[in-house]
Amino acid sequence: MKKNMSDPSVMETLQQAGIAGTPQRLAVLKILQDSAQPLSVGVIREKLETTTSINKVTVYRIISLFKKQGIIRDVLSAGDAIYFEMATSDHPVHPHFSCKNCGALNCLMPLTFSQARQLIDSPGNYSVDHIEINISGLCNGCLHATKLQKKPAKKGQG
Amino acid sequence: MKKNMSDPSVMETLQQAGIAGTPQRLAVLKILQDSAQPLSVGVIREKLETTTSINKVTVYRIISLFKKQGIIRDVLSAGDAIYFEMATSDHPVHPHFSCKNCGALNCLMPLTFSQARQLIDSPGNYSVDHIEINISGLCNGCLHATKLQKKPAKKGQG
DNA sequence: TAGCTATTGCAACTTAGTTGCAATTTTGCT
DNA sequence: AGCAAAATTGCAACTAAGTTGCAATAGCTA
Repeated sequence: MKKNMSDPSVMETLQQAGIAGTPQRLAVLKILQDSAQPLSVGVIREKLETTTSINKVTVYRIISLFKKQGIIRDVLSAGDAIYFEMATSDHPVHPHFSCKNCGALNCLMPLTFSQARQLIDSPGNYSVDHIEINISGLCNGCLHATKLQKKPAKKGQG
Repeated sequence: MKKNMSDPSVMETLQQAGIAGTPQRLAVLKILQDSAQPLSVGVIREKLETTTSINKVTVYRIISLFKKQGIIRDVLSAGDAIYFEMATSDHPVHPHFSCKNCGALNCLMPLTFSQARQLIDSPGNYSVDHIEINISGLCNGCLHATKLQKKPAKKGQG
């Protein structure tokens, strides 16, 4: 791969985050930026194959770099894969809707808790049967640890 | 395995759900019932190994049966595995806290959306940097489909 | 152009979860 | 009790997500 004459806004996003704009990074970022829904690595790779062929490992490394730099964020899923979406200022944190039948994961408008409750009782476009709230950050143990290093992660034990 | 002289309340839960109380099911349900946090299949299997040895496949099948019967529900995770908790009346839906460092997944008290917002700004036991809301059910397409059958699930495409 | 650093690709691996089928247990009937 | 049918479990083999170590390549600087 030689040239990278791509979307200037995509290039700017990378430069602002202080990371080099390689063709692979530009391609992955463009896919995420053009998507209305959060995407899994699998779907990103499918979309890449039609244009550029990038190794699986490289995609994972690009994704984790973007996450570290705060360009993208991950969205909780039903467990099959991790989904990612843009974390830029024009795309603030918002609720998501996941379909229990087809697995589609859609972005919803920001809503208050009472609005969310109403959604359960009077559905419109969606048939809602479950609202889930997950708050993340650092737990008490990790917060007060002298050095913050990843524990072996025996999950569900905290 | 021959006898199953176990926790009577665990047996009752199974009978109320209309499913047979085999030793394996009783063992798995007891672990979930005794846990203060949602558990992954991996952790459940670890806990089983100290008492009963049950095949991996059997554990997955028991879990999916419990889910289908509404005895347990799954909790969104950061993507590495699916977590499960009791869905009985004494354990209603509530928010969860997941630690980005050690991966611990804890149950939180039910809270309003404004209380959740406060958590972001003034942390106590937790350092909160992200609140995620996921609403699940059936999307528009699946809701109005004549027959409700699982699509190939190209996720993030709905 | 030489040499260093950052990035990518490749192969091999780990782990979660699934599938098909055989073995076993349980249940219902006589 | 005795036996057949149905339900449940175990086993082996597989798929797919995600990771790791290392070699190859691209890009920059002197």
